[in-house]
Amino acid sequence: MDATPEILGELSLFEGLSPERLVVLAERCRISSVNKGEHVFRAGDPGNGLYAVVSGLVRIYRGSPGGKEQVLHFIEPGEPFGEVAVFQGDAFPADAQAMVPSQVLFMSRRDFLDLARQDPEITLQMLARLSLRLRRFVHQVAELSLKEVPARLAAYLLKELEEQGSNPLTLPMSKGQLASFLGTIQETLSRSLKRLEGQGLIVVKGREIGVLDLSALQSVAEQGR
Amino acid sequence: MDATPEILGELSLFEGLSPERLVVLAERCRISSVNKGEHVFRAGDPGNGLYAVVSGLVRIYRGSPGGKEQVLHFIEPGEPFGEVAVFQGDAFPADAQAMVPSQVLFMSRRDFLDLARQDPEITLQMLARLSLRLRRFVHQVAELSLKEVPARLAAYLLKELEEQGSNPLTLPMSKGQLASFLGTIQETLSRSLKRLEGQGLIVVKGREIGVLDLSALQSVAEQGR
DNA sequence: CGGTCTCTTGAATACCTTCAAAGTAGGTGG
DNA sequence: CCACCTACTTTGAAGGTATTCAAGAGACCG
Repeated sequence: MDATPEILGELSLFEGLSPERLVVLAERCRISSVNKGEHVFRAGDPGNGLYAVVSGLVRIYRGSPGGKEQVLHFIEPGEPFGEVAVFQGDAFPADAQAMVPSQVLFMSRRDFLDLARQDPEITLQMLARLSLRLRRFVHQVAELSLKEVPARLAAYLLKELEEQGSNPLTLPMSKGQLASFLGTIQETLSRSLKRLEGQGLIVVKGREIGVLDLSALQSVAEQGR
Repeated sequence: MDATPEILGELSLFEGLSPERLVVLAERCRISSVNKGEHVFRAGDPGNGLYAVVSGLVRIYRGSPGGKEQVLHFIEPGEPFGEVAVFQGDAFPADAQAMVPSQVLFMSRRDFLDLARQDPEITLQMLARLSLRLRRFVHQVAELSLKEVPARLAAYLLKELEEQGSNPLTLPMSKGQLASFLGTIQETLSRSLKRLEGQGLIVVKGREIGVLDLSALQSVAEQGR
């Protein structure tokens, strides 16, 4: 399916572009539908362009031979993914899989580089975007290496609490997926949740989690045991 | 100390710039000396510009309240660091410390952005650079989460073997630092080395490591136990 | 109401860290 | 050249945390 200027305008990637430019770009982008569980690309695939999520949700992850998976990030509508292969190297470093039925936009490397040369602001925006991602990775590496699972979980809950703004917060994914994002497995996450609950810091009810003791949770997040 | 055009020309950051441009830039950059162990910046410091290593060696790391440290990367002469704070956010996300007496160059955010606007190629280079760093982080997160210490160590040794090209390879840092880079501690690294040695895969002699069984080492690196 | 996917729980195990102590190496001053 | 200091490294024993394996409970959907 072809992309339309309206759709492109919704993507943060193309923020600030003139309507005329969007019309031109629309001809060069393709939108495709992917089913739940289907892969947009796999680690090692040649990266001939970049993608963006139009609707749905995509997760980027790496798998191990033993079957364990580590989620690197979740891509929400409007956000691009697979940019790294455009600027550096040729193969995608990870797998991209739709978590729900999704629509993704594709733009070839050539078309994107042309765009970048015509619109330097796009390049600066991309720098800001990659920098943010780097910052998140720094955080993720530090968390994995320096904190134990309950601390990582507590930090995650605090982040979600802040972002959602409502107190019984709702996990945006299955607990299995969350475990994989936090660098652990389902069983361990389950036990950690139960432990925090037993300490009276939270209440768990399905995907709803109520925070009872904010400061204690913060102390756990900073490895306060 | 002021920077000179000759010094700037050596930095990969400024690769491809005209000599005239380098002269102008030299006036805006400052070079300072840092002693071994001294910090160039600390996590949380406001990031008003970017740095590059002129000579010496700088490590970027995060510490935990418990005292453990995770090295994120080592910066060698010619390479920039602290760029993330220039494009996104304001505070440095990690600590930067000289491992040996070093000289580092500083360029203010404003001066760098001016340069980027005048020389779009610099921006594209920076994108390639950040993309490479992202790729490395993807790798680091996956290794930390999916592999055990012996596998991470084996993968590291294979990488060094390839880069150095000589068979008794030489560790470029202390084993304590290596441990911190691999996401573990000195004692565990020591035991892992001994284990690989006991299996006849390598020979360890101080910082020299000879690889005896390449394919077996590769199999360990891929979690072949 | 059966089937499937998600989640929980228990027991055993593996891996890594902690703590403590001793050994090694390199550099400096006597 | 030797003695000594310091930083780095190794080693052992004990403990803690996370994973594995296996089974059962719960939730959702057709």
